[in-house]
Amino acid sequence: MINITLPDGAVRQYESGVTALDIAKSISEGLARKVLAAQVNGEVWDASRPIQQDAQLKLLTWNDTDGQMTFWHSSAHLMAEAVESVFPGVKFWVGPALESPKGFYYDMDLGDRKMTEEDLATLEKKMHELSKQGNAYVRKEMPKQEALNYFSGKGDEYKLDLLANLADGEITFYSQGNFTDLCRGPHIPHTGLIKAIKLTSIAGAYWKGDEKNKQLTRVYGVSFPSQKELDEHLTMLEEAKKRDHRKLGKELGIFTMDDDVGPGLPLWLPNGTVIIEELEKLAKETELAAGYKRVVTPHIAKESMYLTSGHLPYYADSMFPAMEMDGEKYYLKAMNCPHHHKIFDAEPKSYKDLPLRLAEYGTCYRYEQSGELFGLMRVRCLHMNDAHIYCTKEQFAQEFKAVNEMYLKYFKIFGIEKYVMRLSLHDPAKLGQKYINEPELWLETEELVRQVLIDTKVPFVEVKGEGAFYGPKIDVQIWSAIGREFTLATNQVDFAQGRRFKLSFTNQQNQPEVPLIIHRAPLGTHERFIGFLLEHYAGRFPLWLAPVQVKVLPISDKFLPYAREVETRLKQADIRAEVDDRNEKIGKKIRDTELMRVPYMLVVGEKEMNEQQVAVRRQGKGDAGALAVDDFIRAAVLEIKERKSE
RNA sequence: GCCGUUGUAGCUCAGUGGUAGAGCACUUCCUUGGUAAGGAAGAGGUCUGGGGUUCAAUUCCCCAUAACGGCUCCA
Repeated sequence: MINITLPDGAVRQYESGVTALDIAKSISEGLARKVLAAQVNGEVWDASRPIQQDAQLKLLTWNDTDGQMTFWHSSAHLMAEAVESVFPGVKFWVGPALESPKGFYYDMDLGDRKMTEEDLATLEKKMHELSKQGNAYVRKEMPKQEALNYFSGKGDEYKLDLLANLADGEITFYSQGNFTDLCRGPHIPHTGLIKAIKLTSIAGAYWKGDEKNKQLTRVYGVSFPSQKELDEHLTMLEEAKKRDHRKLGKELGIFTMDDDVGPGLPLWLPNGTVIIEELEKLAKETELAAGYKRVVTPHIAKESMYLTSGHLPYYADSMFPAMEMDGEKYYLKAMNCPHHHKIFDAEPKSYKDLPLRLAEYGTCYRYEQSGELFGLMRVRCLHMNDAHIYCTKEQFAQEFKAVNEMYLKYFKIFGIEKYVMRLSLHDPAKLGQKYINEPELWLETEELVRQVLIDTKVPFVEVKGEGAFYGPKIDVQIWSAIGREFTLATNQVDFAQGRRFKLSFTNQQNQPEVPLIIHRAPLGTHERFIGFLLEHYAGRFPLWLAPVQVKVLPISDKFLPYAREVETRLKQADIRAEVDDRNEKIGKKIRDTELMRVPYMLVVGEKEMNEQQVAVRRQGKGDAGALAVDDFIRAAVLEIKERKSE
């Protein structure tokens, strides 16, 4: 007999070799039907795998992330079985479960054949058939040699490649129905649990994620224990689509793209420009208070400067090609730093001038590959909340900390609660190619940054091979309301460019010394940040950011003069106000204004005119009662000034 | 850049081998209406661009281009 400890601390005795499924059955049949997998001593196992010794056991169902992941992984196998029956001879690579977006995929080599959208329906049908058979997922351990023989017999170079990295004794196979695959597992008990299936898309994916390799066919899907859950999932996806910044950006008149202007080059419409200007106002206030100085620089520069900076050759792939002028090559700037360095260098500097903080909302142009462009999130023309801090080694920690604090201040204003700072390091294997070849400086600076992060108690993770070409950086990862993750901003340490530009200041010992440089852009770029905000607020911007803050809605034309009078008073208080002077009924005016997400609607009719009042309506919240015009203005002005998020 | 899908009115989308349709938006008129769509009439399209097949192409084929879903790459 062995002792099984359940999560509530209860200890039960079973015969050795008992399975999690048996244990579930001994508790209740209903539970047994729901069990997908089991956590045995912290490790996720098949629910049907025999347990030989005393163990801590947690039964995993759909309510557990690991249960869902197991479910989707098994669904990938089920899909593979269906694919094999429709495309005999197909070779499979890997088929993992995905947490975000939910579901699974399987990468496969179809040879000369092509899979189309119509095939997905066929495959779904096949999967349902196989699911109804309720075939068990059967685990089998296999010696390496036997596995090698099996796959070389099949001529399956993909699985042989996987086997090459596995040691004898850790090789397992899983079978269900007519399908057998090399797989670590675990799997759910049987295919019958997979009741609702949706194959979502076909895409190309490079083998092992390397663009030099062959492109495999990847099929994405998602599955659930019941149709109801699938429907809910699909509804959620529909909701997410409504918050997509590309859709909202069009509906709210924020930005547009035009084929004649070019891909990745957004045109900012009047409404979007208001938001840009409010963000810049915030940045200017914040930066001036933090001792920054503002500068303005040209959008282009000569080749020689980018040779000095190292952008050429390290960053050449991301720059627009050169323009020839008077026998010189000029480049559009992809970053503002070189220009700022030249400003630092314009006059001799003493340690008394440091730290020097130069800020600019700089316009940069980057040649992003066509397939990478994505709404406002990835563009070719961007406006960066950029600044460079030139400081001594002694000042570095304090300056770096102050930058982190600025991030936190912004996060608070915008209500950004979920974020991670990612310390991005160099990859020693790519020194001299992707990274400036200064191995010791890399290590030294990386340690410096790590230490500051630890000291300032900011939560962070480390990633190799993500650094800038001139130094380590901290990428700030955030998640939009619809679950899209992206890098909002970076905060970089630069030990290379100071020397490359021969920047120096005179230290207290009257000796020249190279300053350390911090690159920082807490608000990232207007493009990405406003794209984020659109999704974050679902287009319902807080009052201070709203393109139109107040819309005055006269009940009928008779009250237009009074509406104009209210508008004038609002504008005198620097409130962005408009009158809806269309010949429409009040219900229509309210509907259209609601859809444009204007924060306040002021309905004015006979009663309001006589009382010098406005009937206030808050977007999304309905009628809020009448107020004297002055009282409304006072409250609105305060809400704007404090940049309240409601 | 690579794989796949798509491109029809300002927007969202039907549709057809015989040179096009709806709803919303727009214009004009009627209506002056109290918290999410009042009514009528009208105007609006080189069916993404180029080439091919055909008596005839928006429709079929090829190329280009852009967007979208991924891969790779990045703020």
